[in-house]
Amino acid sequence: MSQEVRVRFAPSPTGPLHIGGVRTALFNYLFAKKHKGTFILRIEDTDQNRYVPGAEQYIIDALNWCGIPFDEGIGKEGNFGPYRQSERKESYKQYALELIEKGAAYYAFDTAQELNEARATAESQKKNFIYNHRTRDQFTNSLTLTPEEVQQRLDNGEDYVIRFKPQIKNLGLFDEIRKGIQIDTSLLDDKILFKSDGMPTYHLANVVDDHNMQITHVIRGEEWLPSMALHVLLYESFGWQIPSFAHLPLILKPTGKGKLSKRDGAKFGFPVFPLEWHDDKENETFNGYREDGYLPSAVINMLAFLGWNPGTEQELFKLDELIEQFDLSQVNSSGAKFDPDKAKWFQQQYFVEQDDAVIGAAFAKALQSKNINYGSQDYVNLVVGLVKERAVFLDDLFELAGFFFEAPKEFDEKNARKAWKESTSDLMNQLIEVIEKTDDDTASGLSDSIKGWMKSNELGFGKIMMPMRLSLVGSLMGPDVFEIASMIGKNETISRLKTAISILE
RNA sequence: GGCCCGUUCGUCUAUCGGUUAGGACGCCAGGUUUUCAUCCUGGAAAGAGGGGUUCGAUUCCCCUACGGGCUACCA
Repeated sequence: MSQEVRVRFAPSPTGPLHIGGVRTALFNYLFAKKHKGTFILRIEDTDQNRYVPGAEQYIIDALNWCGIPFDEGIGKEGNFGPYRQSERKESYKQYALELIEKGAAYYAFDTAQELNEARATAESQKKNFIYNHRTRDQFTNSLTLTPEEVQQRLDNGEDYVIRFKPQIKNLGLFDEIRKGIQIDTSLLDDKILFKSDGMPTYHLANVVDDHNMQITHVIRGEEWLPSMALHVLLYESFGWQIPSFAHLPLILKPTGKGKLSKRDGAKFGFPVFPLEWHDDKENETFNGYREDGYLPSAVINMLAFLGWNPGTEQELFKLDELIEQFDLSQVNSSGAKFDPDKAKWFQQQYFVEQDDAVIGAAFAKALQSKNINYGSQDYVNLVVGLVKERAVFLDDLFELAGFFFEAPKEFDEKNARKAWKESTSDLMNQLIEVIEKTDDDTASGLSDSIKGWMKSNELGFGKIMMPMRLSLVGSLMGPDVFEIASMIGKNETISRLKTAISILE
């Protein structure tokens, strides 16, 4: 029986989504599209204390910017809504009660303080605190109380939680990426399924919603692997069909240890978030890939290769190629350290690949915002064509091509010493004459004319081209110097030569 | 501490028992070029350690070491 593939990305709105989360979303998206399935966004906001305003919108914006929009979720209601767990609140309790009925769960009345004390006591004796079959008879719950006492406490409106009572056995788990895993469930603790505030915990809500939303494949981060046994046991207790599970390897810090965290961006100089995020509470701003000038296609390609590869030597993949090639069996199981250099390389590949006119339009806008007169759009596009191979980001163009729009204001001293010798000013004056007499002001026209003059006077390239470049550009860099001269025009070329002579003489 | 997962060049990784262990980023050296960059060519660089299984292990199994994750009325 083949059923429609339905996968979900289920973040909690506790802050901006970081790239690990984006990667999880991406893999879900790729898997869904590959199998012509549905990609669902579900907001797991069962912890009211950690709710952060704006986080939910951020998540949606981030997925959209990356080009991996969800098919079903908030604002795209399908047949399985609502898609915020807080709005499904009413439905969870009955499931918890169903489990109690089945003997797979029980009420517990222990206060947070009592549990903390028990935990502290255990720690002081160097023992592990665990609330499970070994210890649950020491606590206040419906397994130690009489039914009447339990009912009375309930009637009195006392706070309670509902805990899971795992069946003790050797549980065989199957993860699509890690394959078989054996778990002794007697080691599990009696996880809280339903909190005293009337909300379910992640574990209950997650399983109930995945079932009700007919999720076929649970693709999530490795940090959830330890919970898999609990979740499978929950499915079994409900008598529900168990989805396939795939736990993705973690994205680790570039150096040192641990998983990537939000402050690593500032520390290592790269964005950890897709979009810029301002934390109002800490009054702290975190960089985003978008604002730093990365292209979505580059970010997506880079993230796809963090944990996945096609098994071939191809590294550049457009989204539709990723969809076609993606396979969970090619996802590897070990954590991947994030490499900022590689991220930049992907960006460069995609940046340069863009049409001159596309970059040109963006660059013209950027020039405008800096009040730099750029002439015409055609001119900007030509400039872009000349320099884009040197750029990684749009902003690089200012430094790479600024001299096409404004005359150099100063000359680098070191370069000036290198390029400007005693006879140079005299030669540059001669050069001006040659340019003035040249009718054909295309790059090749200027080139022919100037090179002809150089040849007949036996003047070396370095003697003329270097100071000419310095005069026009301000430093010893940039594309073909005749192209530059042609672009800025004869008059401007001559004017810049004169300026350089007067300053460097 | 307990439980779980992992371990191939510095980094991301290929290899699904037999390879000179391949590619990419980065690095280094050449080349192209009027400069810088791009680009091209080349180079250094890896199977954590120890036991098995096997004619043969990077590949399968076990142990150790190391790394990581989880261990909340957080997700």
